[in-house]
Amino acid sequence: MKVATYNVNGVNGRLPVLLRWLDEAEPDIVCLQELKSPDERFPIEAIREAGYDAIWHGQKSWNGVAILSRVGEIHETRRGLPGDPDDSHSRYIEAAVRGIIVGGLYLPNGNPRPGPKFDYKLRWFDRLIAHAGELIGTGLPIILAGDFNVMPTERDVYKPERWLDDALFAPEVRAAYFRLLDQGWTDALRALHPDETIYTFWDYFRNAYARNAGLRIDHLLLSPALAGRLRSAGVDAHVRGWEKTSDHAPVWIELSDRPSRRRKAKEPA
DNA sequence: ATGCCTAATGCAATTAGA
Repeated sequence: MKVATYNVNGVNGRLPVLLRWLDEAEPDIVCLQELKSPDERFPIEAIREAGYDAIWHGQKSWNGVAILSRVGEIHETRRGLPGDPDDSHSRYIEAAVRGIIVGGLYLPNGNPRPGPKFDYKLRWFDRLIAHAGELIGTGLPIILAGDFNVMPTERDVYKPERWLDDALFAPEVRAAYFRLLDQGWTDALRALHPDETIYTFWDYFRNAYARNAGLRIDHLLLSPALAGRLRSAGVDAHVRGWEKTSDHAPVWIELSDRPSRRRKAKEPA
């Protein structure tokens, strides 16, 4: 099974690119971020025609997350993170699909730092860590996928020294990311490619894609019950070179089939 | 420190992105 995450940066403006990529990559489950669309303008008909069912949590102009599936019913388990009833941003949606819990997230950018937006990012991260702790405690197979707006290490940014004061690379944000991982999550891309330069975002500015001046900020995290099923992982970086494309590229993993339940040995009579 | 580019809103210029 192939599971992907893609920050589309406007699901309506990006619809031709999204459909082209779905057709080419054939992912089974997809988490989308930055829909930038109110719920009633989500392009569900075009997505159904492409063979996918979907659930989504939109919002006018900003944010917005969705989960697509072509392999089975999407049983929504949550929209919005617990811990702050006043949080109006659409940044989290969660569902059970084919026996896997999929949490699709769009973590706040947090710039400028310091400031209220950075404080919001840290608070949102704390709420994510709390919820992720509850999830991983169930022992279920779980994927947390999305735009985390964090480069975890120096390897994940083309010029680390220029990003030290940025909300995407600040020490307290990276520390939060590793507090999350320390619960037992596997960073799928890094686990399979420990030494590679891997980017998932290239700024529209300064010809960043052509210079490969990128960042790795879109991640797929696997709970222990799933980590053993990880077979391959990658970034569809070429999509970033398409016309009218997002500033992010799709990121994906392949999971082996659910391990068949071990047959109980016959008890001696 | 700011612009560089892009989307959404809504029709100019602002906000936000990262």
